[in-house]
Amino acid sequence: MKHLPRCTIDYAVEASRETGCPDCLKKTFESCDHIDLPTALKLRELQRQKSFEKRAIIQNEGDTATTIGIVTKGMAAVVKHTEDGKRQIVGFLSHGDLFGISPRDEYFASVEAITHVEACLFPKADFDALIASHPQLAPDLLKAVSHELAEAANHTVLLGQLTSSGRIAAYLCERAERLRSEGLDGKTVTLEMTRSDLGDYLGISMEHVSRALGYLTGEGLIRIVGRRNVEILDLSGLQEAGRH
Amino acid sequence: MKHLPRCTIDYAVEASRETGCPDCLKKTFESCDHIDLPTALKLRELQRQKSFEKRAIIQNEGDTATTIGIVTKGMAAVVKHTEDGKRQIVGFLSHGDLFGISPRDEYFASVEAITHVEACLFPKADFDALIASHPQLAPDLLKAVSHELAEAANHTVLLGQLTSSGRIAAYLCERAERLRSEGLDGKTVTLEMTRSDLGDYLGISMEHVSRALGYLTGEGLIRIVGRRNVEILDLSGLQEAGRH
DNA sequence: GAATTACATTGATGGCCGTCAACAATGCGG
DNA sequence: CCGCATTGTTGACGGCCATCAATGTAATTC
Repeated sequence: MKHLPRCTIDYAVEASRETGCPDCLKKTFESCDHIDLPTALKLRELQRQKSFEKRAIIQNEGDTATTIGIVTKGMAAVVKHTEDGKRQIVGFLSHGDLFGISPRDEYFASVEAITHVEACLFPKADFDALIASHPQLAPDLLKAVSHELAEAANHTVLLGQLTSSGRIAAYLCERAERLRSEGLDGKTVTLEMTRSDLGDYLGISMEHVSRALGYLTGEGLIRIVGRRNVEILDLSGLQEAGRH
Repeated sequence: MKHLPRCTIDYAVEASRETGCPDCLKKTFESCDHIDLPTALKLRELQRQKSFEKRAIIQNEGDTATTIGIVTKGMAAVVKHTEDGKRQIVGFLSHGDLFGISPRDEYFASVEAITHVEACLFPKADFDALIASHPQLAPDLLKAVSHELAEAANHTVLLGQLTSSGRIAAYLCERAERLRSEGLDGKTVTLEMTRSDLGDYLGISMEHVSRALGYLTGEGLIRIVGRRNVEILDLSGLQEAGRH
């Protein structure tokens, strides 16, 4: 009985083989199923599944943009560094998220593995050719990129207007929301990244991440379980906290 | 002799009429010139040039996304409000900038006129149809959106890592850079927005915008000319200041 | 399992910035 | 040209957060 979910997954893989759309594109491109078989086969040939260990640099800001990638497992971070060494995490990437899209011929940010990461890589030229030859994919791609834009706008509000505990609260709510949208209950959020990573994402120091988590715990809104897990005790209270 | 540039512009307009691409799309879509004449005529029919007075709301966060627009004159701001009334300007829009792109069927942010604004509006459905029927436009659109993404990443670093005078300095440098890329010398930057707007963009209070400008003036890096203009006296010094 | 390393928490201090308040300057309408 | 409204500047004060430092705790290595 226990291996039933695995069977389901195998079946999904099989279905995907029939349409030809590579698995890693399925989540990002809904219309990928309608791709024609020759192109699909070529794509499968071009795609390179690659693993990155924790803290590995997947792409480097300023390097020539040659590769488009999709995260299939683990968590990565889009990172920028100031000239005096400070680090800002612009966003986190997880399953299905696209990276390497750039308006110019060089990456505008680095991508760093937060956990062990597996990603599916395509040469940018081939990826562009795919879009050109299959215009029905363009709306999906545009949707993915504009989704990142909307998330960036939310992040901007967080950085520009919220206090440190508000930022933590807002981040936890966002994570819980994402879990719920995936059908889980979202009572417990797992922090795959270190306090320092979280601080670099939220624009506060590592120490203040600790303090803010302590504050929210004291308010009875959350409970820290073994360092990496946060149990949400009072969601509406946490949402309220995420407005300051 | 003095009206020679104007003649050049008139000539460009004429050329545009020949290809059929509406003027307001030209800056954002380089490949618009290769559009076919019937579609171009339909587009010209659909496009609506509209004026907005200072402080007018052009689009409202949460409203159904029915319109895609391009700013043709003046300056607008992409704005989000927190539930307790705080205001964050996510970005400024000026000539050629696209707005109204959204991953869902509602706008994820408002757009507000900072100065008198003229914009060219298209019904979203028609705009989407244009992209679908003319796949060669998709790369341009993608480039425009990913450019906004790269700018958002820079803004994130600014908000997350820089001190208040650093943010002002970085903003001034960015504006000067844009002027230089347009062929001007970029010695003087005009601030079309109020101090309060600038504060809401940079994540600092209006008062601190004043103080930071005063500080940079005291350092001999800039000179305030009549409230709305900033003359850059020491560009490399300002760039250095924009790192803290 | 001990030692080492990496990561997290807690405390003390100082600086930056938000807020409130008063005032100055500019622009607008009469 | 005057008065009013809007916008900008400056000062004082307090709170939040960065920084430095020390300690605690988990994870990894041997």
